[in-house]
Amino acid sequence: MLSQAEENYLKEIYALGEETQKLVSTNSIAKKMKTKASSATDMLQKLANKGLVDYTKYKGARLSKKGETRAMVIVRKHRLWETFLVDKLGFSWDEVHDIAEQLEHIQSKTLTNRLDAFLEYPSHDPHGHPIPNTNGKIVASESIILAELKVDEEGIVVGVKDASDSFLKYLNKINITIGDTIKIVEIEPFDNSVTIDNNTQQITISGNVAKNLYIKSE
Amino acid sequence: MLSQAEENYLKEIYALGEETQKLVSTNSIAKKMKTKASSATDMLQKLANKGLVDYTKYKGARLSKKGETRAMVIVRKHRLWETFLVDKLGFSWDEVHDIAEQLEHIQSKTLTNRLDAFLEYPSHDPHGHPIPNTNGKIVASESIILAELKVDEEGIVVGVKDASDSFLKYLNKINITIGDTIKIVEIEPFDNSVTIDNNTQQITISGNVAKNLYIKSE
DNA sequence: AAATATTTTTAGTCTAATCTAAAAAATAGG
DNA sequence: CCTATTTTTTAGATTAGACTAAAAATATTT
Repeated sequence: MLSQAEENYLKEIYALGEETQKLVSTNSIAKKMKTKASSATDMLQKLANKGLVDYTKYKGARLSKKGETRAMVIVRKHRLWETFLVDKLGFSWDEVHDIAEQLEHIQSKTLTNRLDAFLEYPSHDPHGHPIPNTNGKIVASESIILAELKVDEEGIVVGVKDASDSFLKYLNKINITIGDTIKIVEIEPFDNSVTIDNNTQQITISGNVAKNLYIKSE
Repeated sequence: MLSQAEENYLKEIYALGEETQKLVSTNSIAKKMKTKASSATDMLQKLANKGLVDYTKYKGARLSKKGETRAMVIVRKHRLWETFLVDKLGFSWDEVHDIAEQLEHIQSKTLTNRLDAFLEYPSHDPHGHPIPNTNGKIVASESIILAELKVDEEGIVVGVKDASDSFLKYLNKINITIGDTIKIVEIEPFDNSVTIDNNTQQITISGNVAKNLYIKSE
């Protein structure tokens, strides 16, 4: 059985590797874990010994097959619990992360699967992130980012790429949430900011924000 | 914040002190925690330094006011989660203890209270144990033990004193569960075994079993 | 009450996960 | 391409929680 620390490292290595598919650096892991590079090195060596990561000194690490399986279980649990907190207990999507960070370490396969059933097998968590199935597989999603839409095109907000507290709070403030239908009114070539219409209002968001919103075409 | 180990000790000291109201011995704590007496001593000293237990060398320990408050929060969480697991996820009462042992350490007052609301403020967990309220108070229960009933008296099973796995499995086997109405048919003076009738069957249980069943008069 | 047995504490070790400081390797700039 | 900077690793220390072995206190027997 893995310790919570080991599980957290696996999860972060997964998250960092997801984007680039490349080796993850010791420093980037240390930063994510809010610890020192030396501590990250120690942990990488331990995880490598257990066969959970492929690690080359001074080069970086990536999850092994075995490590990825473990990571996906944790991601699955995290996202199921977030769904539970929002759908059943009435939390809002910007309140659930820290609690799910704790709940994701509860050990019980039966519990995870019964929770999944209780939630009626959700495919995405409250942030629009896909929930891996029992086998740790993520069903491919056909979403794109808002920044890829052109003027007059429409889509439905299905998720956020950046689920940080500050970003979610910002979305709450400007009244954008999952399920909103959004139409592109104007794109400012100078800074890539986008003016959108979500039926109730017309607002301008920065290019950066547009890159962090997942959209599905209607 | 307390570590999980500290929380577990507090909970066990509470459980051991509940019965007798007296000082709890180092050895009995060690046994409950499945550790060595020396480890228990270490922890008692630490908890005493934090003002969570009153501890006298070679004498034993009891929870301080502060320690009891903390213990009750943990007991409350444990029993709420057990209720969730049985009522919402369909576990049976003999399957939930180990999972609740993990869930009881999740830190979030809001979560605990929302869970309580979601479960519609249950007064007792699936084993019939009372659930402390937000202030850590247990609402007095008027139940007695089955062994105190006389021949021909009736009552409803409302809980078990011993919630051990083996006892719960035994009750399942002989088809006794919470809510059953039970009538005393005969008491054998020789060994205090009791023959009972729960409408569907007549069975004989040992005096020890009779001492571990809580009964409410109709 | 002395001798024996049991319980509890102390002293010293161990492991996991962290840290600081210093050494080693990799990268970047002139 | 060689020096400066950054990144990464190693070495050694620390803390929480557990352990063993031995010492100290308490309980039990005779």
